[in-house]
This record gives sequence, C-alpha cells and structure tokens, in this order.
Amino acid sequence: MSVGCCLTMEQHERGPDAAGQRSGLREEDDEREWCCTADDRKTSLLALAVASSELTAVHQKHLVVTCNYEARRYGVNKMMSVSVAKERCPDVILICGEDLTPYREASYQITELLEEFSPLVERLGFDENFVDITELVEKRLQRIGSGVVPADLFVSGHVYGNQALNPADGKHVRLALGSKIGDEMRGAIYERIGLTSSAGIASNKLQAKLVSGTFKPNRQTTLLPESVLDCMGNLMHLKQIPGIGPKTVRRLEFHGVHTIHALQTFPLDLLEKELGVCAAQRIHKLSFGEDDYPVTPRGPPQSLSNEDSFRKCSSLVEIRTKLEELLISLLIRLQKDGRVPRTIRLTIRRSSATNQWFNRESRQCPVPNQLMPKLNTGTCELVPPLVDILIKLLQKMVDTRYLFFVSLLNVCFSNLMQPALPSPLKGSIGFYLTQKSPGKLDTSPKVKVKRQLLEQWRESDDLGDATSPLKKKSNFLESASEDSSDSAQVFSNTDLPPGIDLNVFRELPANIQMEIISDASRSPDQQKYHSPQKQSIEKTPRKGSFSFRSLTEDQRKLLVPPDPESNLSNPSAVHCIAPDFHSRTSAGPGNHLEARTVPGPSPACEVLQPAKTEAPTDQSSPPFPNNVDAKVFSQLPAELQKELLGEWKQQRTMSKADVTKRDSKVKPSAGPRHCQKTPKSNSILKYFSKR
DNA sequence: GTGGTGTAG
DNA sequence: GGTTCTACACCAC
Repeated sequence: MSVGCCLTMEQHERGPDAAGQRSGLREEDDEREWCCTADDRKTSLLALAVASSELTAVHQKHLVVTCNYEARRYGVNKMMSVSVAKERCPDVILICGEDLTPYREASYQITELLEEFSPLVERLGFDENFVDITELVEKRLQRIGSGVVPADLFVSGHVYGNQALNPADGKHVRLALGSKIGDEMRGAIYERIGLTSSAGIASNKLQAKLVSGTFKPNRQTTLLPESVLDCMGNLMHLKQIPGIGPKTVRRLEFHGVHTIHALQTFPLDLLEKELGVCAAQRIHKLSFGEDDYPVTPRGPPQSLSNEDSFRKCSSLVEIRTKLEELLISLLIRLQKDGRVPRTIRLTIRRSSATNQWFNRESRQCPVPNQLMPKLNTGTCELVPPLVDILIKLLQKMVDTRYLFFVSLLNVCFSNLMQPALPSPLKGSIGFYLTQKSPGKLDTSPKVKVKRQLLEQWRESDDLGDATSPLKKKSNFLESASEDSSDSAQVFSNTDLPPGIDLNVFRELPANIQMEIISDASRSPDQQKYHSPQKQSIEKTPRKGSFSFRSLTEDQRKLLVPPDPESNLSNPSAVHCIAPDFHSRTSAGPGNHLEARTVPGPSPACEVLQPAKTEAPTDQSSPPFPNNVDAKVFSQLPAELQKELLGEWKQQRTMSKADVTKRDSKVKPSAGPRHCQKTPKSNSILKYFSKR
C-alpha cells in the first residue's frame, strides 16, 4: 500500500526575517493574517504579496486576482475589475501580480525542502506538491517492529469523517505514520520558509489532493480507506475531480451526467464512446477515488515561457517592443537555468470584429545553430535576431501587410538541453556545480548532477570536430590553460566555495579549478555559488525586477545597444516608446512604467501602418485611413474603434515628419517588406470577412 | 518535430 | 471563453 501526501501552501505569517526577505517579497509585510481557502486555486502564492494589515489586493492587468480580508470587507473581490475595486475601496493598495518570479522561486524552495524527505516529489503548479512517502512509512514501520503497534499510535491532525483509527489494520497504521510525516513536513516548511500549509494524507494522489483542503488553513487531514467513497460522494461538482476540466464537464453534462454518482453509474462503454477509451476509464476510476498514477518528479521545467496580453496590438512596431520585453526576461531566466533551448515558439491570440477572442495559435521552429551557444549567456545581442525569428513566425499566422489585432503574445523556449560546455561567458563553473532552484539543473542530489557534468566534460573532450561547440569548449580550455599551466595545485576543502565536492573538484581541468577558486575570492555579492537558499532567496530582487522596465539604467544599457548606427543597420534593434500600451499596463505606485530611451530612427518608419495610405491630412476627411472600410470599421468593438481613431490621429500628425526622415535616411533597398505598397482600399474587408 | 487541445493552479 | 502566467500530457500528422 502506498501513502501519499499533498501539501498546499497557503499562508505567510512571519515577519521579514522569515520568508518576507528570503523570497524577495515586500519587507513591510510583517503582520500576516492572510489565508487562502480551498477554492483559492492559484492565488495562494500570489497572496504572499498581500500585506494584511492594510487594504490590499493583487491584480493582473485590469483584474483583481486576489485580495485580503480587509479589502473584502469593503466589497473588493477576486475577479473584480480594478476600477470597481477602487470605487468600492479607494484606499486599496494594489500590487501587480504579473511578474511571477518571486512566487516561482519560493515555490521551488518548498519543493526542494520536501525532496529532503523523499525524492518522490511532484509539483502541481506553484503551490502544491505531491510527495510519495510510502518508503518513509515502511522504514518507520520497521523501526517500531513489525506487528508491534505502539499504544500511542494516533493520527496527526484531522481524520476525514472523524473515522476511528483501527490499530489492527495495517493500512490505518501506515496512514497514521504518514500523518506524522506530513506534520513534520509542514513544520519544516513553516520553520525554514515561513509558510503555513495544508496537507492531505491518503493512499493515492487523487485522495490526498481531495482531502488536503478539508480543513484549512494550516491543518492536515488523513483519509482512511473506508471513507473514500464518502469523500467522493460529498463532492458537489464533477469539476472538483482533478482531471475533469470544463470541457469534459460539458461533454458529460450533455449526456446527463451532472454528479459524481451519475458518473459512477454511467455505462462505461458509452463513456468510452464519448471520451475515448483511455480518458473514459481514467475518469470512471477517479469517480470512485481510484488513481493509480504514480507521484512523478518532473525535474526542471520542460519549457520556459513568458507572455503578456493586451487589449490590442496592431503594428509590428508594438509587437517588436513587446517581444523584446518578453525575450529579455526570458533570456535572463534561461541564463539562470543554464540549459539551452533547441526550439522557439510564438503563440498569439488575436481579436477581430466578429469574434472578440480567437483561440491561441502558435508556430515554432528550431533555434538556429549559431544562436544556440549564446542563448544562456545572458547576452543582449541575441534579442534582435530572436525578434526577427519571432516576427517570421508571427507572419506565418498573420498577414501583417493588412490590419491585424493581436491580444496576446507568448514566447516559449522548449527542448531544453544541457549545454555541451559550461559557457565561459557565464563567469563561473561553480554556478553549474551548485546551481539549484529555480533554474536548477536537476532536482536530484547534487552529487548526481556533478557526476553528470563531469561525464559531459569527459565525453566532450573526446570529440574532435573543430566546428562543434564542444571543440569550441576545448579551444577555450586550451587558451585558458596557457594562463594556468603552472597551477597544478593541491586543493583542500577549505579552498573551495561552499557546496562544491572536493572529489568532483579534483577531477576538473586545472584552469576550471582556478576559475572556481578565483570566484570564491570575490566579494559575496559577486559569487554565484551561494547555497541554494541564499541564491534563490537573498539574491531575489523585488517583484517585477526582471522586467525591462524595472532594470537599472546600467542594466538597460547592457541590454539595449546604445549605438544608433547599429540600430540603423539592423532595423530589429530599433526600440520604441509605446506610450499607449505602457500607460495601460502601468501598475500603480512602485511599479510604474518608464518610457524607454530610443536610439535610432523613429520606429514609425519601420512598419507599414494604415495611416501611411490615408487620404491627405485634411481635417475634413474621414477620421480613419481611406483603406479602411467605414462599414467594417463600424462593426468593430467601440473600444477598439476609439483606440484606432486616437492612434490614426496621432499617426497623421506624425506621418509627414516620418516620411521626410525615411526619405533622407533609409535607402530604397533597405528591405522589401518595409517598402511594400499598402493594401488597396477596402482590403481590410478581406481580413474581416475571412474570419 | 509541429501544432492543437485540454487540464491544472 | 471571465484574467493572467505559466506548465505538462496527449494526440494527429
């Protein structure tokens, strides 16, 4: 029999000495009464940012995604628009919850802590973890002696349905021991990270998850086998079963299945016809509380993505700006992760007159070989070529010669591979040896990672292709070893930075050893081999710190080449101000957005815009360009119409200057795309009628 | 490998 | 199909 534990983070109670500072959250949040209920879903970690003593809400874009009880007393609620929240509660403090960096990092700390108990930890979102504690339980059972049940055997926390424990039942004994372990885990999370949590202890993942929320906050519940059917029967909705989402619910309800009981008794063959054999059998079993899916540690994420949504984005200039921002924070994460992506994907969502929202659509392509080695080095020079690739992917989905509206952009790096060589640009090999969350190499014990790295080093040294990245590594070693040829020192543990295994260290090439040692002598804030906690907690900048807007001026200079010449020669390096967008996304005090410095020519000359084909800028002319059909325009949502009018008006005032600039600075041969003729009048109809 | 769908928090 | 920002599994091709 297996024993599983599902832990859900929920609360942040201690002062800045605990998780406040360590997870990079607001230091002033020193009193916390915040707690989340079982139905809070993803917001519990976001809630960490909420100062409970004040009226506080977390928002993403124009929506309040969560708020504290103080704010709720004034009528603020989740999923309420920010404007309504402000109306009801003018003093509410709004915290932007769009940058998930602090939550992601806190989340990985928790997972790592749980891995100290058992290697079988499966993350579910940012705030839930499944832990398979079967082995731990068995060990404890052996310790107390088989068949001998201690008289003081009891269940830590609650028992579902108040069912009495039967000490003669082996399953009961194991679950009781499991409850003790669950208690210890929650204690450790509280002691070391400062978060309270709820837990469910049961015989499988489904059951553990379902009971974990029975008593909240800061409580745990154990489900004994005899209560499983009760537990399932008490679920009010099909959607409460993890694995049954809204689509499946609708399909089930279409066939008259509205309750758990109805699902249990629904003929399996009909279910298989409707959902397919696999899915049908799975959810049928789930309805009885049966779940044979094992706890599966996922290791590091399989992809890294970043997205932003907006009401509309209709020009390549805006798209480029957005893509740059998304890419920059992604590249920083990629650098921390240490792996190299082989695939890049762009996902968009577009809006139109007829359908407010399209489903997402995406296109992906391999990352060009020449870019790959640099991708995790944090260098800014990759932004322009990557943006170019993304624009090409966009143009596979959208004909950008015509008017288009995109309301979401998502950039995703996937197919993440360990680099063939630790990048010298990274500055520290120790980084590879010790780096863990959130960009960790692996969640397995450090030694294993080190061995893998050493194997990689050995393997790569055996290869002789002069053009391969591996050979480049070798070249790097050769050049480096010239400097360190006399460094055949004998090192002891005291020479090494914390966390580096001496035996592993000794197997590294001499020059790499020197690099690690020289890293150790740097000032602490320069070092990259903090202990995992230090690295992920103390070094974590405050919320929003990884977005371009919040970078320091120096950082921006690093990321945005200041040379106007380079911008001229490479249009994709042009950076623009998008005041309209920025003002919409600005997030209140402490998170305001700044206009970006704009080297290079005006971005307006870069991309075809509807305004460029407008009628002469006569005040008496229609307010929109003459290639836009008035009828079609009138079908657009009022909001869009308003924004377009404003935009076109602005462009009209700018167009003269732009044309002059373009004529004087840009040669006709600069790029066919930029010189394409605008679509014929009314061609916008094509766009709208198609969809 | 690609692209879409569904699910999850 | 309520948002947002992820992440993964699965399937068809």
